[in-house]
Amino acid sequence: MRERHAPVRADRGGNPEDGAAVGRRRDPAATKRALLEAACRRFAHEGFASTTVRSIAGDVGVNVALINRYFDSKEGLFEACLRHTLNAVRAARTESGSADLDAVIEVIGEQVTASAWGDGSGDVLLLLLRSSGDERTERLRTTALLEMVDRIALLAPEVPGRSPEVVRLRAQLVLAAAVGAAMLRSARDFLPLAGADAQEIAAPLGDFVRALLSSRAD
Amino acid sequence: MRERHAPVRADRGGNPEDGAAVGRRRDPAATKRALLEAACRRFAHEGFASTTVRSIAGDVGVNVALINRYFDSKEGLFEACLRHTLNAVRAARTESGSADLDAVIEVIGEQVTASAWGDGSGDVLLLLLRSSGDERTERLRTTALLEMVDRIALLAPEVPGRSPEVVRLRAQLVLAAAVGAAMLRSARDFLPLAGADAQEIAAPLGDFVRALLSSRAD
DNA sequence: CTCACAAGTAAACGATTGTTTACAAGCGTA
DNA sequence: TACGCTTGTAAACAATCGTTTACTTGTGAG
Repeated sequence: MRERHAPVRADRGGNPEDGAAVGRRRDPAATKRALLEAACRRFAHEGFASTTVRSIAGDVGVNVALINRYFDSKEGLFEACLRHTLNAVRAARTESGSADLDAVIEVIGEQVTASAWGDGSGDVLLLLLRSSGDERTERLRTTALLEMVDRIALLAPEVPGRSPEVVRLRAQLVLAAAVGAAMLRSARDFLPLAGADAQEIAAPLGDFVRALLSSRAD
Repeated sequence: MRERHAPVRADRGGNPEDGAAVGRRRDPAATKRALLEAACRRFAHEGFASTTVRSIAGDVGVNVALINRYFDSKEGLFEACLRHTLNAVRAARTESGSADLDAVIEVIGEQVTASAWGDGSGDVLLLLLRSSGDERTERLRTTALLEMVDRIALLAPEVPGRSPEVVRLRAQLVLAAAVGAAMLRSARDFLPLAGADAQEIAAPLGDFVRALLSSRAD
């Protein structure tokens, strides 16, 4: 119940395009990346305190000491995960900058249901809810959340007499629904939500998002 | 940064109405209740793994061993917290069984913002998101969540050609928005949500809830 | 080939965790 | 008052945590 993968060594997801990185028995870049991805999954699903560095190293199949070598500390690894996620959020924002509301709703549905993208940035919504208590990582976390809010708020239709503050609050509630759904899905037997796919989530969530962002009153 | 109260002994919140329980230097019932309330707060805000039994005992001002005496284990204390919360949920459901949609929306707003009721059942939404990994407590947690969903689903207006399953999913998304908002509020600087009061939450959330529950399509 | 450095391992470290044990003190009862 | 059970405490327990140290192994440069 503790280990996700068998602790096989194998390759650490080395990309064939990486040239000389194929077949190398020792590949620090691949090892570091594999540790980061395993850490993202563990932290997202179990939280910071429940996750042990030994379980992360075990997922990758390397010694625990490598975590401290590559990331200084468990806290440093967690910070690297948040930074990795923040970059993914920003990349998604720039590449689809001119998306419409329906497209974003679809993305939200995918994010709520996506439980593993392989590259370690699959459980964005869950990871951004986890806290280690450290001040610096807390700022990173809040920054990523607020940038997601901005992205949602920009898509809200213009409504006369509505302050930006109000739009912002409503956009935060949209994000709240997304992270809440992602969180509740972690409870087995919480059906039908726990078993719904992206499409089934996006449909009703779309009603919610549109109502929240296009409403007139305060 | 670790202790919430000064570890003063004082009385453990003994109710003057409790008759002979006033002024007693030793009051096992009050001690047990104080431990339960402190545990609910700690577990809700810090999660199961991050919370130490010593910090809980320190909040109350008693020795750590009393936790094992009264609740067998840390896990037992967590289970007692969930059971306490489940009872609070059921009590709230029966006492206001004939409430309308607006009333429930107001209650949701209060629950999202309520951070301490003193009796230990203040952070219901946060506590029900915390998991210890144990199977039995996981069932308790899911049960409480599903009963809250039922309460919301019962208030959804009748719409022709809409299956109960769809209503249920939408009610779960309403709860998701509530727990998500409660969770995001724990991030300081997540403004304006983090600083909003119950009324400011209830207004936009009401739009959301009504849109989600009264929409026609699936 | 050889050698120096990087990558990875094994084992132990101190600290903290939940839990247990042995003991002190309060309180009702006789 | 004196006794016995309950309530609470102090201290140590074993286990596990994150981290560090000493060591082995692989690999590319000369």
